[in-house]
Amino acid sequence: MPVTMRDVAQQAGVSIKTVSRVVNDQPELSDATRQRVLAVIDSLGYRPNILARALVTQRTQIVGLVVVALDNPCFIEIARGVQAAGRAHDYQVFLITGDEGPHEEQHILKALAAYGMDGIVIYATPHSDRYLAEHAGRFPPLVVIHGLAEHPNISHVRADFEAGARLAVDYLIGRGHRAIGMVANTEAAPARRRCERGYAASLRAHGLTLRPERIEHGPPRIEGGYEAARRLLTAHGELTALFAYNDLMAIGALRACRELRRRVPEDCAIVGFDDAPLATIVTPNLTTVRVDRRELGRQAFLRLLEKMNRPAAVYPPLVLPPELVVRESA
Amino acid sequence: MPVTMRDVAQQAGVSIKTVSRVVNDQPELSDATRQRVLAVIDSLGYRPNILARALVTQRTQIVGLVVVALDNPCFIEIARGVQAAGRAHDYQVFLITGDEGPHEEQHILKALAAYGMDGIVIYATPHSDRYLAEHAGRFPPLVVIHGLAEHPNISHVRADFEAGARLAVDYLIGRGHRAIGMVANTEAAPARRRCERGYAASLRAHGLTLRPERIEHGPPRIEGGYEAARRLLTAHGELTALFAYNDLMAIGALRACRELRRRVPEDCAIVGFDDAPLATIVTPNLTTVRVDRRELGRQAFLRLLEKMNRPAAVYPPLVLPPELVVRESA
DNA sequence: GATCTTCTTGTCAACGCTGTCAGCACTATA
DNA sequence: TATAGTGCTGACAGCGTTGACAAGAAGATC
Repeated sequence: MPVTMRDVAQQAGVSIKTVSRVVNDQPELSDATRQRVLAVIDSLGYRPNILARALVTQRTQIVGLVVVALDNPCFIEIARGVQAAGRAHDYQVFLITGDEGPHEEQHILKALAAYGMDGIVIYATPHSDRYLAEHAGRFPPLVVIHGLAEHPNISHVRADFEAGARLAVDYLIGRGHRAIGMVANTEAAPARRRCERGYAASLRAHGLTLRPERIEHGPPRIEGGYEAARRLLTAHGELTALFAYNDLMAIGALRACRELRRRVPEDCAIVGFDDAPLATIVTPNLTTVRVDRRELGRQAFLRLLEKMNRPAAVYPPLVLPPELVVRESA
Repeated sequence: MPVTMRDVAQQAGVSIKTVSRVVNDQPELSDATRQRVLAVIDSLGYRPNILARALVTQRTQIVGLVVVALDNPCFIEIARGVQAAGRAHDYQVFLITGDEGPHEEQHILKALAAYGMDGIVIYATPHSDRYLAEHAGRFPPLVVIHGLAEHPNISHVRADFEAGARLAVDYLIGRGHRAIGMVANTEAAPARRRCERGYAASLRAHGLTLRPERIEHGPPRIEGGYEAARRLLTAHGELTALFAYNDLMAIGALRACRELRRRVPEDCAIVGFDDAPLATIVTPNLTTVRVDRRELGRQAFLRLLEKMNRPAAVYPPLVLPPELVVRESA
């Protein structure tokens, strides 16, 4: 039994439509009635039923933000960025998580469509990429972060992983390192290729030859980084620096160095990627590549906003430049 | 121009109501028409408009989960628990974050009410506690996690901080420690009091006297823990163990010990609280108190579900027991 | 054959809100 | 005085769905 417009109208002695006008700040209204209605709204504690409004206007002013694997702390800043930008434009942003296997994304997306979301921002996974490439047409406008799927209904926003990797390796080379290994990611991820390309490009640009055996793969977590770094350092004693796919792997590499009694950064410099919160907690603090994640989220929302206003338009991917954060590990 | 029931009805040559019956799995229907309608639904890709349904049934099957400070990694498991339980009961759980000052919660809650959420789970903050104690009546059923606000419309779910603190200190005493300091939280938080009470209770239970000067406060983050531990250890050389308000503060204490050349756990044992993901990343690994956060989330949802079904009922707070996780730091 | 059941389907009015359009009371213009 | 504007307000339909109820067909019972 929440208060409805009818209640307000009755109490104020006006028609429902007049209350609607007051609520929506429409101009064609005398100041007297406006004040009267506002007073009643206030005293009754009326709040418009957004669902009912959405039913007639066909817009919910809600966008969904889908992040299946919320445990990556990097997502949180992105989510913040999206939420803040959304709120600034009178949209409510609802975050949806999941964790139940490969079809999770499909269910979530379908549910969001059924709830009438005006748009969706989704952090890409291999599954979502595959699914959306085919079915994006069934959904409201989409912005995919760090994704690949091509579809006219999808706009892309991503960090420039390739440039970031180049930045990191350029820096190491600039510090005099010549034998630089890479702690790479085994798992299918859009960033994976780009990151390795950047590593290779930097070496090439400085006249160094790419030795494939200096790239070791592992799952993109601490353990994976540890194993890969251990393999690299024991097999290739000449390496004086490591570039890691992400900060977690870099932390694993840090651990491997400690275990092999290689001082960081003296014997082996390490550069990570992401500037995860952890980067400043471990010792030595991690030198890493940062992307402004909040900005990434903000841009994702803005892109979505454009797309929602002009669904037919197709926008080129938005690529955010990364930046090197020099700390102690290199 | 999404597909509506009307489209399906037309295509299948039945009335809208019949389609509705099919969609809602109502029994009074011949198998023949059911199959026919289902086929059309499938071929047209029809999905029911949940907003329209909500408008007439007065239930959205959505619950909101409000976590203003999402950066605490502990929340993520809680969120997972809520989402999973929600989905298992045909509810959609939307997560809402914020970060813009003290009135944020009010706005979020009001917005959720306007969107017609059937219920709300909120992770308490001092602001939300103060606000809800007065205005909970204006909202759909609420479950507050780790909160205090008393109101018939609120159910409480929380971890037993007092028991957890006692567990930690009991353990230290059991290991022979007699001079145990506490790295406590300055900030107003419901857990704060309870945690300190547990610390005191354990000492008392073992015949040790509580020395207030052995409790140092700081903000509940790494820096705060570092500062507080540093003060404690320099002023009270006799301390052989520290109990910290949470894992972040414990990590700060770890750092203080390293700086003061106190070996952990030999010279100074440390116990944290939360079993944050970080606890196994730092060295030495943190001995800490764990609460099953996923279960906490699950219970929060279940409580909400009961409350949504019987809004008049009042339930006692649900208190989850903690458990000690012994690792390296104590 | 008339009546009652049972099964299946449809009609109609809502839910709370907004858009369209009409209507009223004025004032300004010719 | 007639005409056209202008400013404000309300009637009404409809958004996509469900619930209450009615109605038609088919079979069962007397």
